[in-house]
Amino acid sequence: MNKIITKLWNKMGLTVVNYVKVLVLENHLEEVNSFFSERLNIIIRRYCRTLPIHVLDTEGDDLVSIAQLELIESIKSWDPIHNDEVWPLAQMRMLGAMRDHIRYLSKADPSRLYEWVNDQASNYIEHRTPTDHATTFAMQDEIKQAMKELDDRERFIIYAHVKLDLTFKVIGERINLSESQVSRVYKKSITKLKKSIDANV
DNA sequence: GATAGGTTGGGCTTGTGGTT
DNA sequence: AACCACAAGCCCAACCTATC
Repeated sequence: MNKIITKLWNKMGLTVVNYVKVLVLENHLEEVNSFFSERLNIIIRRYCRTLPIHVLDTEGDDLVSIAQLELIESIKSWDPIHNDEVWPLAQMRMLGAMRDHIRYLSKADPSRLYEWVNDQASNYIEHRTPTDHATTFAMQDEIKQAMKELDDRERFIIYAHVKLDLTFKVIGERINLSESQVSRVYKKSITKLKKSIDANV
């Protein structure tokens, strides 16, 4: 009897486990994030210590999102039958992803370099005009406050699309939604943000 | 009935290869 | 180099279904 169960498990085990992983990620993403959040923050902080402050200023938030995304991807690709812990794999992948991002920004993509030059130019102009600088800070604060009114999924979609430049299709694949649904959630979230900002003006 | 989500198809943009 | 045609990808709206 035991032999049959073992044989069956060897054949079906990974499929069952993967199914459970998908269920957990679909229904308990917040709990998963909060379970790993402390260790995740330690990894991010440790990596951020190796970066110059001006890079942290512009890319700090991106690195957090990238690490979170990579954690989810690690859980998806983790084989719990042969590895007890997902964390060593996740840790390795998160560090790799953050390094890749910085490497990508620094030399890989000319278009991002162009964006970066533009951003720096804007920063410079803002720096030279104190009133605009204050307005920018106020606006950033308003957006941050408004973002707090969105749920985790909405925040993630906006962040992934606007800041990380991911397409709705890619975002959908990562959170198990269709491209269209991501588009709808994105649009709805933007409307919510606008309303929230308008209400506070 | 309201809401969330999937499918499908159309409009638009961008990339690519061929032709002049 | 400039132009054109086509393909592919992206986003969105309309419609439909499932769930509460």
